[in-house]
Amino acid sequence: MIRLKDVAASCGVSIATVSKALNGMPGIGEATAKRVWQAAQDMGYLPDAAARALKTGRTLNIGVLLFLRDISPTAHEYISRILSAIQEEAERNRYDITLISRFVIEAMGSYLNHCRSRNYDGLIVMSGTYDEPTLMGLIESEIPLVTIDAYFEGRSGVLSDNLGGMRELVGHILGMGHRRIAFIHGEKTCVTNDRIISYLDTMNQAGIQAPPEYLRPAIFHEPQASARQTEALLALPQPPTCILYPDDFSLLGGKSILEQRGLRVPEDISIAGYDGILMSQVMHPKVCTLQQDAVGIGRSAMQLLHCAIENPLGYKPQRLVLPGRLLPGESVAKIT
Amino acid sequence: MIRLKDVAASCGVSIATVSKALNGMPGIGEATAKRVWQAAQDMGYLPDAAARALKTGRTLNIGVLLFLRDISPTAHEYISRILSAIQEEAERNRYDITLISRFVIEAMGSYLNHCRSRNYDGLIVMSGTYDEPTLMGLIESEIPLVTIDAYFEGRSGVLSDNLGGMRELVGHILGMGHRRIAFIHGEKTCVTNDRIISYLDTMNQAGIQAPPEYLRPAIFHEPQASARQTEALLALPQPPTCILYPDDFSLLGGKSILEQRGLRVPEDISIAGYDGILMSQVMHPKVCTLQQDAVGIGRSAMQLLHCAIENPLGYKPQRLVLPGRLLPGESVAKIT
DNA sequence: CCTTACTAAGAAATCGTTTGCGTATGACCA
DNA sequence: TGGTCATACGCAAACGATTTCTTAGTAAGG
Repeated sequence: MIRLKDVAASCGVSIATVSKALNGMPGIGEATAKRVWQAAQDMGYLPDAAARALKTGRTLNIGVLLFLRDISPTAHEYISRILSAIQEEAERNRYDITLISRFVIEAMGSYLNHCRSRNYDGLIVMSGTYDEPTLMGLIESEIPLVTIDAYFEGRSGVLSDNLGGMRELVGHILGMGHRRIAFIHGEKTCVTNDRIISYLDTMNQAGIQAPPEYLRPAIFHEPQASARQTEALLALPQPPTCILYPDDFSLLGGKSILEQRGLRVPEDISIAGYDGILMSQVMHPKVCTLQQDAVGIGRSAMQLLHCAIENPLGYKPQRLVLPGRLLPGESVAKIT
Repeated sequence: MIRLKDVAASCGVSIATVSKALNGMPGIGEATAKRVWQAAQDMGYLPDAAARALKTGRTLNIGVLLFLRDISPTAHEYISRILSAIQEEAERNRYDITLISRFVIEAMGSYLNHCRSRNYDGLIVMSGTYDEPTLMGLIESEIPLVTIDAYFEGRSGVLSDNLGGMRELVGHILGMGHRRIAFIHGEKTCVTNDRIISYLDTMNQAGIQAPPEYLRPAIFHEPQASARQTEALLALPQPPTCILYPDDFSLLGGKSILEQRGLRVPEDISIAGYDGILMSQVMHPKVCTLQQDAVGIGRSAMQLLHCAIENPLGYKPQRLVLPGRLLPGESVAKIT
């Protein structure tokens, strides 16, 4: 491995000079700088990240903590897209991304310890639940940090606009003439809370009091739960004409039940999802859904984090709420 | 931040002693060791990863290179599951995982440079294509490395058994009485090659010469391409009774076409996918597919890599081929 | 009582960079 | 020609850990 000293020797200058030249610091003659650059290039010099991190205190590494109920958080397309966006934006600023998972708890005792030990320049946290004490330790730490789909006082957060999204989605369905709209929702997280509030609110605004049995708990990304609730809804004396699901994937569970019952979508019953994952627009009929701006969310999170790192003083935590986009699809019928 | 010297001062011993005690090296009295441990615990000492890496030459960090045509490789459930398995297994051995993406090319000139600079202890590489010269640079480097779904002489590789999987899948469909089985396949990669060979071979073994127009090129994870080929197949004078797709997701594109034509699956036409992603078993009808052992693949890859790292000498590259599992589903009808 | 052997602990070198500070070189002006 | 001042570069001290070598202290053995 070629080191600074090798380049220095080859150029007949000191290590310090090489370092300064390569880093574009002032006080190095133009001719020397050029010579050093050339030599470094020719010899294939690459700075040692560890040594640099040790000296400068910056690792150019940011930790991404995905904490979900599942084994595999990135199996959720929404999350996976956010992750990709984070990564792309990170690399634009020469950061690397290290995935942190729940398992580090055992090894290091806590995320915080792990992060401190690894000395990440910053952290992006996305979790379904925030009741883990070890997670809150992170949030309250001094490490630059941005949360996704969650907001904590004094920390930056990037959120999908669930209030607005749900309003748009329900509004569209109301506009199609539906009155009996049921909502099968996910676990009680802040995301779900917003959606429920917005669902009830939008219904109310249209002069409709949604009956309590139309609001049913299920689980994100778990089609079985949605399937069961779909059955329950169908068994009601007054079944809904349209069912909202926690997400596009869960919708599949419900749709499967409907098809088994011989109900056609959307002729006999309408359905709508949430997320706008690829699949939803490939299926037949195309799913009516609200596409979340995963790329925007990931990118913004990384940008905020970058600012926080670059400019530790004078950085003001922000709360960013990104709107989604309605994909009307074909799964909601017009009722006359 | 608490450093070794702080712990040392607090215990009234030297830095060296603390280091040895915490690392469990011989030559430290039991009483001293216990005292040091306690102090380190109390003070919240955490070793500095950079300093340790600099000194020991090991980073406890492994790079995972996902190189796909898409923007977001982890949007593929298969890949995302492999990634999770890698991560889990990595953390079991106290490794961290850094995602490397295509963008580092621009920044560092090549993966290899980036990896050398970051000093990863090892690398796991998964790519659709291996014709990138910069990728081959990695493969031919001296860094411990395991490839997934690809094999290179002298390097360890973990592969899904596409030959066996396709044989099982086609065999099952033949067993259901089908004779006219078409195969829409993905881009020409080694994966696709194996599947085509196995498809033709299994058909031949059953005494069937698949007509060339039954073998049609499409693209992995791109439903549109499969949709177009499905239309082409339906337009044939002798359309197939069963269509195989490159993967479960692409199958959606084909299925959508069939449904638009009013063809029922499996009553009017049978279809089968590949991968065995969650969705395939939630849909109605459940997709007949071959589930790849993503978890096994990821885990094995990491285990092999761990061996290669721990034991640089005396390590013999291996080629591991993991079988999948047939999920019969309901999308292939019995023909009598 | 002296030698030998062994254990526990410390001193110091080292990993590869960055960076503040000191110094030599030459230019420039009087 | 001597003095002043930029300018360009080198010296050496960090950063925080690991590890080899050395030394002090103690116990055993003759």
